[in-house]
Amino acid sequence: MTGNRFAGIYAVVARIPAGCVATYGQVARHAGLPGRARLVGYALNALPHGSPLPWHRVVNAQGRISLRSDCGGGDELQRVRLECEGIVFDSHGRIPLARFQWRP
DNA sequence: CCACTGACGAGTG
DNA sequence: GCACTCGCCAGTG
Repeated sequence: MTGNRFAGIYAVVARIPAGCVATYGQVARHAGLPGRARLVGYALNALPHGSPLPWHRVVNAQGRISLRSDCGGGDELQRVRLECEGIVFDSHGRIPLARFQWRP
């Protein structure tokens, strides 16, 4: 299945447990796409609103929420959803990956 | 077909 | 910690 690259990405994202976060590179690696972190971002960006995937659990390697091209306040929504699952942000607005990063 | 852009990562200074 | 560069792939004009 060379054409369906996003399927692996979606599968991994759906696999992230609540209360944990994963980085784009991490998701890409587990999806069989090492180094293709951009593809993960693109795949999530292509997700429709109301998708069953916990896209809010995916953050960048710095533990920060990446802004999307489309929604203003989209980062706020992500932060609220994460805090709802028990994720906490530090004074710098970042997530302590050492504590909340998903480790399979 | 070519150029630019985009939810990124890692390395360098 | 910040700014810049390169690599990587897909979508759009």
